[in-house]
Amino acid sequence: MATKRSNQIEAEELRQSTPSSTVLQAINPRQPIAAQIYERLRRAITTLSMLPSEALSEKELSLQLGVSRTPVREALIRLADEGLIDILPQRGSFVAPIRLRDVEEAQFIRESLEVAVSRRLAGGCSRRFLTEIKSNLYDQEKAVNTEALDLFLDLDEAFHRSFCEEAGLPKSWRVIQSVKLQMDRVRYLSLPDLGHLRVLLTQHRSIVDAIESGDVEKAGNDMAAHLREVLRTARKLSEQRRDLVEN
Amino acid sequence: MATKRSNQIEAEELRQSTPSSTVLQAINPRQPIAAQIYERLRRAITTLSMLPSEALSEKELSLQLGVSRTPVREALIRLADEGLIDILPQRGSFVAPIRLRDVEEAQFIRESLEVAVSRRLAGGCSRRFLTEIKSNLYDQEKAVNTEALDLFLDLDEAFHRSFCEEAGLPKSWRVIQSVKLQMDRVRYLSLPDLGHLRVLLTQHRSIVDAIESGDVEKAGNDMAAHLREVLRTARKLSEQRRDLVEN
DNA sequence: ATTGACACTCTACCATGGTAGTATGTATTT
DNA sequence: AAATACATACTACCATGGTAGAGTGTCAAT
Repeated sequence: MATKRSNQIEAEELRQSTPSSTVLQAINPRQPIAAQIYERLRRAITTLSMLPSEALSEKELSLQLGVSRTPVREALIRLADEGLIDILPQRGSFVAPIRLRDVEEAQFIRESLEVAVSRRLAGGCSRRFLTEIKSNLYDQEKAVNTEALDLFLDLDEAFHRSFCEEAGLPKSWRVIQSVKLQMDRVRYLSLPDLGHLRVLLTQHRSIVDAIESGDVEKAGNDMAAHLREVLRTARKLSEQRRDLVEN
Repeated sequence: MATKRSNQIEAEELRQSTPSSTVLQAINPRQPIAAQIYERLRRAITTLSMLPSEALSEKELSLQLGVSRTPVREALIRLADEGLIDILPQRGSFVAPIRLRDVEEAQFIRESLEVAVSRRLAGGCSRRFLTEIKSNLYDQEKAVNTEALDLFLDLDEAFHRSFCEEAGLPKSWRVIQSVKLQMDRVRYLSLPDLGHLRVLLTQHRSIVDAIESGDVEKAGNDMAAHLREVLRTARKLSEQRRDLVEN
């Protein structure tokens, strides 16, 4: 039976002979392999560096990454759970199309949860939270001004995550993050619009203001309006990019 | 290498020599094994036939069920994702305690989503749906009158699921079902209270009435009140049963 | 009696070989 | 030429063996 080492050497050779992609980078054998693979594939799919209907085979991925098929398989199962890939038994696994239906439902779930979270925070939150969230807003402005798109997206994610953290709702964030993936793919289709980013930043500020002033209704309404922005662009894109967006 | 057949025979012998439990029943090798095991363990945990801190070992389960460790492992991973078990690497997997924190957050997520679903249905739903849901209510009444507890729980689940189906929100139901597991365990601690079931049935009727009359506010409020019932009993129980409920 | 090292046993994690089922291309029949 | 049976080449799924690390008990040293 081949050892881990020989397996890794094979993979090393393979890596040199094939064109590299974001997925193909050294795996750290010290920490859980399945989680690393999941993370990497998730990123590749949400950033559209892997496109819908592209095939992901257990065997090929395990060879390319220099690991066995077991952790690859576990990563694929998680991705399928989150609707990012479709596993067809005995046929293959494929990146799922961007289904307008799924994006709409993701938006529904996110809105339901984040509106409730915002209302809760408007009902009471810590000084510390308000300080930190304003610091984040400041960073967002810098990112917009320097046109640092990826940075803005990271700050946006941190913005929404910190809401759940402050409210003491970690599982809610996990749900949001999971359905958010469907919306992220749409974002990457339409990203380089700087004016759009300014709109988002304004909305973020409006939400924070409402929370700070304790206006429960406004906090919820502003968050709802904010989250509907993404859906609007998704609907627009579904007309233009029928090659990538389904329904 | 041992074949599937010899493995199954070993398990057959083992099954005769050990005390049976709800988990130990013949696996159907025709359909996905991992899913069957997940379903079975999930049921055992939510119905409290497996209690918190009880150990689940890949090896032991695979022997008892007559399958290999791989599908067992996959089932355990899913259960851990849903917070029903804790996997401690290189130490073991154990049924998670009923954490009041988790129950409260499950309630929060469920309320956020189901209130939004109810409001949407109150804004418009099909005649067919109203007919079916009333038929379900009638069956619920029969179940209460005959004190058929398990039947009532099944009808209750169908009641809530049909809301999501009518609204065209299948993923939302998956999320609800997933967090609902935490609340179901609490229910099984306190179930045999017939009066409580009558309260739930009345609440169900009130929600349906609000939806039928198109009263969006009332539909949402009634659903929220309904879902808070379970949490109330959970809080009560957490005082009495410190052996099973944490926090 | 207390503490330390160390062997032993247990676990989940990963590697890898085997199996059944699906799709596809290729002969063979009509 | 069109349709059908069939071989072939895939796939995901499952079985099983190996490995590193965490817990525990024992025995030696202090």
